[in-house]
Amino acid sequence: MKKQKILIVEDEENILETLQLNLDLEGYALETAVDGEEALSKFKSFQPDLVLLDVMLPKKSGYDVCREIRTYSNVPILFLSAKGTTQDRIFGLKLGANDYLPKPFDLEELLLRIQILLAPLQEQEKETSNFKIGDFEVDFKNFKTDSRSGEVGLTKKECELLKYIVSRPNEVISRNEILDHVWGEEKYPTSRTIDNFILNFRKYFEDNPKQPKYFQSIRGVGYKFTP
Amino acid sequence: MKKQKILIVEDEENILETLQLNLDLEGYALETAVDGEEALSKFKSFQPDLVLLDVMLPKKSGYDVCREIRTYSNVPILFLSAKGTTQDRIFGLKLGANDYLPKPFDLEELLLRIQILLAPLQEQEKETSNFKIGDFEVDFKNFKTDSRSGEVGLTKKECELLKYIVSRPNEVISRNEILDHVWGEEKYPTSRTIDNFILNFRKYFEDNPKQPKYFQSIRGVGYKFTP
DNA sequence: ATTCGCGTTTAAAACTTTTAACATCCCTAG
DNA sequence: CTAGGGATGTTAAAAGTTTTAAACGCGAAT
Repeated sequence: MKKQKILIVEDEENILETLQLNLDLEGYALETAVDGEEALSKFKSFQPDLVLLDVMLPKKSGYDVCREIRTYSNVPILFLSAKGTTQDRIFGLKLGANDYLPKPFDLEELLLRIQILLAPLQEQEKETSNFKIGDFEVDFKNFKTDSRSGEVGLTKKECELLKYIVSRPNEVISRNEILDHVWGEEKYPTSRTIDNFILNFRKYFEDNPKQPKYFQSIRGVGYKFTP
Repeated sequence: MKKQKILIVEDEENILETLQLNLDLEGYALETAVDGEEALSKFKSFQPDLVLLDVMLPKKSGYDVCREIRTYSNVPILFLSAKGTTQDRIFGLKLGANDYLPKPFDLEELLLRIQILLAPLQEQEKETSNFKIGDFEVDFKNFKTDSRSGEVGLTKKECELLKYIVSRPNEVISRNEILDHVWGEEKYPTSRTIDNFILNFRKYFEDNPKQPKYFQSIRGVGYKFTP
């Protein structure tokens, strides 16, 4: 998993240093800005995953920065501000910020809230990351996969069958189950058809197709995928 | 878009009523629970999109409820509590809550924070919801679409081309652009090939294929998709 | 030993994609 | 206003892929 990038926008030197120190310790990649204009330019070049944003800043207020970022990005924004009244918070949240922490803030709480804001991103990364069989990366969306003989294209049925099989790892799946799920209830090819596809998968992925590790056959029942 | 479901867990009657009234006004679907055990059973039956959770509850504390929910769900949880110290907040957030608002809370701020927590969900729904052309729903993932003659299967290329074209609505796209994007730089069929696919799309989707509304051809240039 | 099920190869069947050919429409030049 | 050329619509068939079936051999189970 990549380091998550945080842009810290804060003009008070002490606070900035504390934040830098602690967020670095947490393993985030950091960039800093000390005024509103720098914040926007750093935002564009750094493309952070989260912005910690002070409200009172030289040149351009945090509110303005937030408004502008929101015109082109949904990146999580967390306001840090000495202006801590309910009205201030509401104002900030209405601008599209995701959270608003009054100063002085508790460092532990800040770290937690940062984690919370970054969590959906991490999940997403997990979901969109491609599936791996051994060392081979399968790209279902684009119908291709790495294989022992380099990148090969996958056909529609190959994709569908492979998706179904790997969705049930370590489970023995009967041929009929496969036919039902991948081919649908109407169409019913010979169940031997499945064997042909398995044969292909073994050619793509198995070191030794004669002794399959990933695509094992269970005599009399069906197949089992072992990651 | 469906109504979003919120489970309110709160034993103080006044607060519960205020919340109910206002969240109803905002258009959320609501369920309520007045103690920890009811909260868990309602959670399972109601399957809410967000939980508003009081900390001090009869039978089972909000903390316990949160802990248990987190063992099987990532639903956003927002604590509401009279226990408002930093340590309380940190404790709640560490349990996996997404936000923590001390009582007395400002209603407007609560509504905003609820919106923020529900936002990712809404986005997701938008993404996974299928594309529509007229009244016909296109299911790119499963290679099929409704059409004037019922459900039809889409081929790989049909999907790719259709995806590309609808990704640029109201824009005139030249044949060469289409070839570059859908076929890739290497392979180059006659540009007339595209016409054949367009012909199919019109058969699928146009009321009157002779006078296309959705897939218009722009003489000398290419095609334009108008939703 | 015989039967049954799977692995494997090969080829036929089905389907998709591309090309070719002709029809039709639209613009423009005469 | 009309003829001709160029572009798109339409159909059908060719070429290319994918999917399915058939056939045979091998090894395990009964």
